[in-house]
Amino acid sequence: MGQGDAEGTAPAPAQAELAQTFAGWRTKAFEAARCPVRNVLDRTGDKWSILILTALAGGPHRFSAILRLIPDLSKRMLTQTLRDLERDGYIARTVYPTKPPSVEYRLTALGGTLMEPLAALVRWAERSHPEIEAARVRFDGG
Amino acid sequence: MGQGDAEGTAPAPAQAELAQTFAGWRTKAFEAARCPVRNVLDRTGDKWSILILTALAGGPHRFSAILRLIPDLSKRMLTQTLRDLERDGYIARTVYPTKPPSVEYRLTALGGTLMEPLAALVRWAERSHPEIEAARVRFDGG
DNA sequence: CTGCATCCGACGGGATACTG
DNA sequence: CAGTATCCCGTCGGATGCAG
Repeated sequence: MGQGDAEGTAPAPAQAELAQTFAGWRTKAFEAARCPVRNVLDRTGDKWSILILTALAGGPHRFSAILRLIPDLSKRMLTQTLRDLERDGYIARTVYPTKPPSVEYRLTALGGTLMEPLAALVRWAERSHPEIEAARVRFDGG
Repeated sequence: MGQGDAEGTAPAPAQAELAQTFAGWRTKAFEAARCPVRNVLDRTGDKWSILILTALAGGPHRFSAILRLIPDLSKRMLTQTLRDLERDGYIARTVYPTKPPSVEYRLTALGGTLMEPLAALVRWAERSHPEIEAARVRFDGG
């Protein structure tokens, strides 16, 4: 049957949509660099962005407050990740020139809208966790 | 105003939800290794998983078919990524013992349900692309 | 055709120490 | 308090070659 496809797994609506989007990518060249999806996934995929965004979802926080909130997060990575997030417009930085300078970070409107699809993904991850674990045991052990 | 938060950006429902989830993480220790979200993001965040899943969203495909569909994807990375995806139960592998062996990969039910939140994220990425680009120009240039 | 092994460069990210 | 600079190592991933 050659490359005949479109069956096997019931093609849910989301699948069809993604398949469609993907078809578009191949045709008009996804130069990688300016691929919107890649840009977003490069952030959400790294080690700390999600955690930091999630922390800020509860309200604005100061540098050291975030540091205290997230275990194992170093100053170095916090600084760097905050810079990246700010550059992409997900968060905003406000400096208060007090005696010991204090800096506050908060979600922007853009960052806020990202929370929605992100929450959906998080929900999926938690819901599917048992099934994924089971699949791993099956794959590794048997 | 100290740590007083819960304002600045209108706390959308998704934000509140994520903030809630995050609070839970900190309390019951997110050992990283068995964190469901981390498990999922480790996949979606890597270089090829999404592309491959998206390709399979259009229907089952053979090894070399996927290779041809995705530019710049090497055999090495395709093999490795397929293994990881199979291990987590996102895709299924079927071997047809023909003269030159042919192997078909297809989305599982679990993989299919992942497409939904993933499509939402992709949609968000494409919709927000201009705004992100603008933020970058603002940050870099001015 | 499908997959594994090896080599190797690039990059993420941790530890530590120093500055305004 | 909020960064910056340096070192260093583990992993990701590309190139190539070999094997069922």
